[in-house]
Amino acid sequence: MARTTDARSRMISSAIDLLRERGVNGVTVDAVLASSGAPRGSVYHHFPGGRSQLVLEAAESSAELMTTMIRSYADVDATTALQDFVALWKDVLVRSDFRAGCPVAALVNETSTDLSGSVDLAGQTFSTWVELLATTFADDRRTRAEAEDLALTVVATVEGAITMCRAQRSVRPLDVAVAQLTGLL
Amino acid sequence: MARTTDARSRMISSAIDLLRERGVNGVTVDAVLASSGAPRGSVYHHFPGGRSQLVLEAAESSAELMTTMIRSYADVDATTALQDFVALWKDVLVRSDFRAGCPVAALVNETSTDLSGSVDLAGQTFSTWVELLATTFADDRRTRAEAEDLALTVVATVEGAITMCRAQRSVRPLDVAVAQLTGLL
DNA sequence: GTCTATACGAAGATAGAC
DNA sequence: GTCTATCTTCGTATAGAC
Repeated sequence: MARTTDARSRMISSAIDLLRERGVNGVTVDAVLASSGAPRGSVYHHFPGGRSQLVLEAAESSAELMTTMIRSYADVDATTALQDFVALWKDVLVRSDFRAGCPVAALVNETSTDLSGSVDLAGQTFSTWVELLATTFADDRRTRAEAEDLALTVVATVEGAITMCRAQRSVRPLDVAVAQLTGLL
Repeated sequence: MARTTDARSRMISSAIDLLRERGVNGVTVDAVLASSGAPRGSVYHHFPGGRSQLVLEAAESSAELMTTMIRSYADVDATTALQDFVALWKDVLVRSDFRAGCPVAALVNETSTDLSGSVDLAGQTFSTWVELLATTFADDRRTRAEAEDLALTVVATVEGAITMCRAQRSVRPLDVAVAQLTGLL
């Protein structure tokens, strides 16, 4: 029955939104239920591990979404990939009125003992993004190692710029940063 | 009596550490008391506004600490300023075994309704840092506007790299990023 | 100024009916 | 699978003694 998995995926989707906007601690069971409309009685049916499982699955799911996007840049040139990557984040920021950020960064900034593994997940996710971007950046103008350093810098700068954009409620930091990064490509 | 303000400043100091390591929600009254050794009975004496006041004052205080450091770079050259700025953050990371990050970024990643003003504080703090760094970067080789764009990029990249360093428990992201940024100077 | 005790609310989790 | 209690824990805040 497709309906049963429906509630589950809606809960994950709501958890991702909450993770983006309010951080790990903002992903409460009540908030997920309210925002997803899922039946209260089925939370621990779908997530026997409770809130921890819900948060971790939401983080994994959102990380994979972004990973898939980055993977799709494999065949475009470096500048286009950078601009697409940034455009994606600008969309997240603007559509949420600067309330939403990166769910992976949220895992790092808010450490709690009951969510061990969340930091590792963030670390691995960043590695994956860097590897994939490096593949896109690699060409005859630079070595693989140079492409990786460049990719790491792009991820770092974009992540930091997202935080600044949220704080200042403006896309300017991201716009300025991408212009500077383009100079490095 | 210097002793009376002692408990207060110790509480602020503990709150800053907690803000760095566990985020806004990690700054609980109990944790601050445990870590500062301050007497329980005097929390609401020193902070009538309760936890919210404690968190905001801690954030302001830590932001000012970093602002003071950046201001001291006014007379050095751009490359030295960048390296000192990064060295400062590496110290925070390594000494905490990668558990601590930027308290200002923590304000942004974890939004809660009872702490309105925290996002604005973060936005203003980032602006201040960019302005000060831009003053250091400004010289005869570039305009003030160019210096500001450069400074904004430095802050963004360093902030993002800090997040990546914490996630991967390594200073490598910061090292790589600063090498790339040096190319922009 | 600082103590202990306690009220209050929020949130996670479980139990048992349907 | 989903419902409605209910239990428990935790964290903020207050009260009143010292």
